[in-house]
Amino acid sequence: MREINKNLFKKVKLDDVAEKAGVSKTTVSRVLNNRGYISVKTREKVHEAMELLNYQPNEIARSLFINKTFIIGLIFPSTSNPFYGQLIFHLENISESLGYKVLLCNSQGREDKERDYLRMLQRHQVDGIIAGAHNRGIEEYNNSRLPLVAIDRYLSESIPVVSSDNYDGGKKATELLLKKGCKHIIHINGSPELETPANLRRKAYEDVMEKNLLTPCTYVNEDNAIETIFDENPHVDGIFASDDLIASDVMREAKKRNISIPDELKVVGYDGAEITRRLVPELSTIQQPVKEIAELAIKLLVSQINGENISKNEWNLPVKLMEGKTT
Amino acid sequence: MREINKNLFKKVKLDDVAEKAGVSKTTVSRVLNNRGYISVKTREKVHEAMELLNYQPNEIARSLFINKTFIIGLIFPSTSNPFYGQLIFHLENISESLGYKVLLCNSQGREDKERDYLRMLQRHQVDGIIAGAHNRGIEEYNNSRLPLVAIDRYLSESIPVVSSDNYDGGKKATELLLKKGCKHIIHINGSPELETPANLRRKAYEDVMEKNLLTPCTYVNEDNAIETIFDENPHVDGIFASDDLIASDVMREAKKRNISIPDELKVVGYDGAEITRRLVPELSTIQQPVKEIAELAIKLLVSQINGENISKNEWNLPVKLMEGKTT
DNA sequence: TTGTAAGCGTTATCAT
DNA sequence: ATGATAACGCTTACAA
Repeated sequence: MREINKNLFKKVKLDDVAEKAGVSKTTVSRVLNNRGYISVKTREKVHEAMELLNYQPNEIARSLFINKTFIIGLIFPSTSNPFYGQLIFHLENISESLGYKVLLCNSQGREDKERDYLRMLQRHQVDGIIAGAHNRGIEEYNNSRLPLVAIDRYLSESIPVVSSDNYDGGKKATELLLKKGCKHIIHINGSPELETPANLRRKAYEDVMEKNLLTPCTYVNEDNAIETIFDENPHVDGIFASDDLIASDVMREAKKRNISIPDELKVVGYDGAEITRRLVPELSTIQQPVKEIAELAIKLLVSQINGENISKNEWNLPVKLMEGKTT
Repeated sequence: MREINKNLFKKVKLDDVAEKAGVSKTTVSRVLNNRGYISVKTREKVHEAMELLNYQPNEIARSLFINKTFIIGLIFPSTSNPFYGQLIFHLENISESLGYKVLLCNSQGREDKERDYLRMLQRHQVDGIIAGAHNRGIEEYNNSRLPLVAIDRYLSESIPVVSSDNYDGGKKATELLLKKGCKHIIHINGSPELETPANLRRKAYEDVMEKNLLTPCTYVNEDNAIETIFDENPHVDGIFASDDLIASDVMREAKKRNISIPDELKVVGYDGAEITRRLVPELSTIQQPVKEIAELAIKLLVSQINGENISKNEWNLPVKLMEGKTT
């Protein structure tokens, strides 16, 4: 009895199909991959046998032989973030349409985790990696001979980076606040030590401010940054936050302090993810072309996988100002 | 020259390490897996060689032999949704801590995609699947001998389901509205044809209403449902939405119609995902224990992978009422 | 303590 | 048009 069960549970393989169809496993493989000449009669027999046994090819064995897994590794801080969640959704989607699967890695912004994931993905023989995590200084990115694409992060000189046009986004945001009459505009951004293209949002803000003979003032988004801003700048009348979550926090704090938006304070965010737009549509924001970023990233990765050379290392995709009621 | 390059790019394998260390590949494998007896000297030699060559074991080859991939398949509608994004984050996290990797599949609520993914995961020899997608009627779930766990979906009689305590959640939500003085409470829910435990939210709502001698009234969340509700029910003073996104839409529509919340209308949602809480903290909601759901799902899956039997088929984890300013 | 050889489930080469 | 056989990189009996 146990013997029978054991056999029932055993996965069916090429040999089993071959036996059932009365041919060799080479023939079955040929039918499976549509290669070489096969007589119609044989093909039918084999297909029948496959149906009958509910045969599923073992991709692991195939991968080992052809030395390719059709798996792409994704390393991002967290699927829980609206922007990354949406980006990952599109990356997976497009991958799937091209026959690739994705292995998901949440690095949580931790360099050690990112390093471990990178090694894991290599051991798993992924065909390439798309990373939107953490900072450079992970030398493994250079050592690995793997096709790589970075999203909004500089990983190393030779790795292509796909971003929204951060400079233009920062410019659009700042100019909007100015146009609406703001005189004391403050910018909130991540740590300037992370060498990300997102720093260009800050750069643009500072350039625009100076061009208008105003003093730029950037706060790093750390504990209590928002309260500090209001405490230290009673006259602030415009805030450009480097992402929508922070912008939303700003709106909340303003409400708490009875500062009315947009009359006394105007706020602009960045990202414009689907979910944020739905939950906080009143927030003015600079929307990243998430789907286009995903498409380009995959395209650049697959090109590399196919051995093509990438002509350019930095790609900035156009952003869109979404004006709500906070400006 | 090309010959040299070709060799440089070739991945190093067990044989290379063995040659470098002057031992057999069996010995290297033993060092790698800490199996059997190895002299200290040999172990050192091998480790040196591995470092020198930057050797990374090929998990595909290993998987083929041991007939186990340490990969878990995740099938969910979309990472873009705050609740699923957070759930997937935890699922990945916990998997990682147990040595498993995750293959991500966004089914987009499409039965055909789900079916394809299921087959793909089988071909890729995943060790198990956690699915929170679509409906039953996918017979493949029964055919596959794969360990499976469902989250908030009935897949088939024999597949364990992990959910939040939907009945208690629906009860808590409705009772809150009643306690706050609502007389005309409406419920918005997904299609009743999807046989999900989330239907229990509706059931609880209806039970509580009837117990209080009120007529339950449930709208299916489809095009313009919210507008219809307001149009058809000018006296509505309480809405229990089956998720926070819908609840947020309700808040928006109420604002548009100058219906003040919570004075004239009270609103409760469901899910209480991190991001929703941050973006719309004023919304009262029933919070699901996302992390605990993920932990239990993984635990049940790994038990099955290890050949253990699952004692129970339905697991309802306790929810928490998060009262905001909308009630 | 270490090595030899077989085998995991495929695909590709070379016969026939 | 089809089949026998080697190979992909690893692990594990079994032998020495």
